[in-house]
Amino acid sequence: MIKNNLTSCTVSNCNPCDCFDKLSQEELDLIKKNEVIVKYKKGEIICKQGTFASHIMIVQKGLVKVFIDGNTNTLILRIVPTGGMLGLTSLAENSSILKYSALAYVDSEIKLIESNTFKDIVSKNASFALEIINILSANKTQINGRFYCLTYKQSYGKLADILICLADNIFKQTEFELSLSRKDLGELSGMSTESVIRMLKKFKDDKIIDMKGKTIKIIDYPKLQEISELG
Amino acid sequence: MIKNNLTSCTVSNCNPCDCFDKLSQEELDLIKKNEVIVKYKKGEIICKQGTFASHIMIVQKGLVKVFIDGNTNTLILRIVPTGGMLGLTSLAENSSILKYSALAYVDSEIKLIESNTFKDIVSKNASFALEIINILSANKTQINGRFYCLTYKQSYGKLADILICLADNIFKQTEFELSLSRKDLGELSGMSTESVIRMLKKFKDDKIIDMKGKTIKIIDYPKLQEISELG
DNA sequence: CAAATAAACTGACGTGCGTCAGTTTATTTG
DNA sequence: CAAATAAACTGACGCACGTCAGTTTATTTG
Repeated sequence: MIKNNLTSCTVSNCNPCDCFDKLSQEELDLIKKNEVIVKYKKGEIICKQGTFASHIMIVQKGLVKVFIDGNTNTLILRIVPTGGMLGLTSLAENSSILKYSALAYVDSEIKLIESNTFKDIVSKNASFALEIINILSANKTQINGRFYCLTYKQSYGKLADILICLADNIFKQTEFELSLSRKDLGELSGMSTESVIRMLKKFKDDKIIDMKGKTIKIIDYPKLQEISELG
Repeated sequence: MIKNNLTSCTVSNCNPCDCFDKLSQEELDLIKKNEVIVKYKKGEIICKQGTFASHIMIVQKGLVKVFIDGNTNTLILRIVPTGGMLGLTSLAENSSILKYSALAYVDSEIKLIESNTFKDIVSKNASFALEIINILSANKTQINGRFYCLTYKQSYGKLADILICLADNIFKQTEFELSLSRKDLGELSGMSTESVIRMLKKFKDDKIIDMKGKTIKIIDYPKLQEISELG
């Protein structure tokens, strides 16, 4: 059987910003005229579920969480690092209302581009559109994998996934200062805060990770991968 | 708080085939030259995870399940009825290998369109591309909702979701002959076959549904919705 | 149409993990 | 910098649901 390498990781291996390479100077200028860069403080809401979707958002600097606010629970859909893009779903015809919220984990700079401008360009520049399709597809593939994992893996596997994802894709190093709370880790992996705490402790006791304050260091990366694969 | 109406439903409320309206006669002809209609018998594999993605598939007639085959478990991603489209993710650059399989629940007719042809057209016709973006976006929004539900709802809620989805979107009536096995229902909702059986029985005992052989009839639709909402 | 295979069902059992109800440690904020 | 608030942590408890090991009922198939 082919190894399928499914993980709960929230980041797709596709750089959204590459799509701008497909634009003409004219189109780039048009975007420039309809964009604005906004600074958000740590903890500030960038966009809110239920409001009108009006902008494509590009994380210039910082770290953002995208999440669904349910009646009783919260599910984090993605953690978006610098270079990431959000709001693409608002390009669709009948989706003017946001189905998710976004919040800055740390002080962040977001470039806002008017949806209408963006859409105009998409509807005229097919190779740009194809790039957007690429991004959406990569995103869909990634979410399917995560879906599988959150449904079938048990908590140790899910948490291992998240730690690996944070190290590989978000912070790009095995030691990082965690901007996410234990509650966030829970909402990322669909488990309770208390369970996250217990499992992190178990990982620490087993010398797989080390924790000091907000800093997490992965000591035994292969072991973590093994846990992720076993589920 | 705004009611968010999240369900585990697997069908997005967007008709994929509308996208062909955006094509010129020339483009339609080009597709016609590169398409073929294949009949699949009940139970036959239409495409297999791990193989090369080569076609866009459109369900002309029948019922198809799209699923991820994990090491230990199977997760059904979507149930695709007549008019549905699959294989769009293969438009993306680096995704030549299928990340899922598809299988015919009942005797089905599938129109296969060469991915390259399809992609050529997308890369030249921007308004067609925008339609594809619409489909992908709708699909993404739908999967996010389902994601939330499978993560946080408990089994009665998940099963209620599936029954409502089947009635509303797949069979379009409250009484239908179930082409899916109990195992399928489990793989749709991320629960064990035994649990599905027990819960269906509970629904029957509570006079919410009726079952005779393979036929399921929803008696108390509002109650089912209530269970779905309560989770 | 009998034998084989698969699907549907049943009961007993165990446990992973959520919930609750706290305490302790950080972090904010006037 | 003290008071307030939030985050991190701990232990006890329970149950929802998966697993296992069957039996019964459909469905295939030679």
